[in-house]
Amino acid sequence: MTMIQSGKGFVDLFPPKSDVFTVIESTARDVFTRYGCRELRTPIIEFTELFVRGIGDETDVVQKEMYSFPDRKGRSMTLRPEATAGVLRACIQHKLLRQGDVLKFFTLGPMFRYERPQMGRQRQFHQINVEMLGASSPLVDVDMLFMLHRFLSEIGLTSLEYQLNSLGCPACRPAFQASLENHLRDANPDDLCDDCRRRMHTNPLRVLDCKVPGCRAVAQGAPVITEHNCAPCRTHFDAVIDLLGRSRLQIRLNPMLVRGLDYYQGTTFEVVSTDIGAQSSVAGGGRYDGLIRQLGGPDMPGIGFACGLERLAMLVPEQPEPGVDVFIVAQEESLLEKALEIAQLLRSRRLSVEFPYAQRSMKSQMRSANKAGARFVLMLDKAGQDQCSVQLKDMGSGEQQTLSEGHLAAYLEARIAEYSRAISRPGEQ
RNA sequence: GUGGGUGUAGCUCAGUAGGUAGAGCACCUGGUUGUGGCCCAGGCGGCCGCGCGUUCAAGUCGCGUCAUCCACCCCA
Repeated sequence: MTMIQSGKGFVDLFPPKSDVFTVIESTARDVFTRYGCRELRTPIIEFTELFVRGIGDETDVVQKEMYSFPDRKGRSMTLRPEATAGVLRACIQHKLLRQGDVLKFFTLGPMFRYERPQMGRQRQFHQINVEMLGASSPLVDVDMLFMLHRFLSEIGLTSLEYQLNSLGCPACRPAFQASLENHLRDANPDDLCDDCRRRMHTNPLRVLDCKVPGCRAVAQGAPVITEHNCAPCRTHFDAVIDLLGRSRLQIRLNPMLVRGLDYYQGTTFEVVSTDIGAQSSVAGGGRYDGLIRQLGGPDMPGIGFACGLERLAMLVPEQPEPGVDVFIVAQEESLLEKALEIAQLLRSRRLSVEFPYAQRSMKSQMRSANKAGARFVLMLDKAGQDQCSVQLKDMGSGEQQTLSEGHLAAYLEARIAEYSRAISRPGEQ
């Protein structure tokens, strides 16, 4: 039989890396809940039309990266390439959006994009998304950035760069786009690289952050988006900058910051790392004030962001192996049933317990105990017919004592509680 | 979609001018420790990615193919 392996860009996650994901996810739940966000879960398959309308039919994501297929009735379905469209669809469908209310949700799960894999990029990847709907105040923008910063800090990521920009709104962006395109048209085409000669038509903003020297020179004299913003956009953005300026959060203004999805307007931001390869962005988001209406909902503002779990996980150190509280070893086969019984008793008292499922030599069992990271080993031995003696060994000190079966659970609970306190004390903040 | 790198034991990698494969770690067993860790001895484990070709002979050379990685593009 030939072996079947996973598809390109679909990766298996197992310990210890899977533990890193668990830590990131539970930290996210904890932090986001403190900011009033509730968890939402939406389907990973939606009608293709949702993404075409939401993300924009001109975007690369929609044009060439979606996993789309007809279902049995011939309707085009798509594995979600991002989360926002689905979350908004759900809120609209269930009439959760009412004037005056602010809704704050987070959601987490797999996304799918058909791309060539590389470092920090897979075809199935995982995101944590946050959406705050119904409030247009700069206070929301800033609170969301604070929340993102707190989350990233609490998973231990302190040397990330936070970038901020304002993309303008439907009132002012077209004029800026036009003047940028003029600037690029006026430049000598020979100064631009091949990619940029194409980009100046497809996505002119991208020319601004091209690394080729000639393009950078052209970009130098290009119009700056934040200088072309209309008065309301400018007022909003200034307020965001002002509020951030009074906080400890360091943010770099980056007028070249562009987002790949059409729905972004106004405040946009991105968090980047220099340590994870070319795909350096670990989180990104911004305002999408027209999107809810565009998806058939009320005219309400919204803002959100997404974090790439795989990219975060590259930066988070692996967790120490958990280690089992108690490992039970048995001198002879007849005692294995006793081990099962004691294990159940101890586990009901919230201790983690393992024992070998087959009779092996004492040496072998002890090796297993050591490998399992056991803090204590219980050694069962025959003591007359129907009698069993229990010895408890502390694997740290090597000390050993005889215990009566009746006192086992209470005694171990106390010892392990004491043990955990000693371990957690140095880490307390 | 485009470019480049890499594919030898579970993992990390050696493999000399082509002569039918090796290390370290891991794993298993045993010795020494009261009964684990350290140490010692032994053992398990490889169609050298796959196919075709050159050759008396290919892990080693050529072609093709598949997989994987990195980068471009784009994005979290």
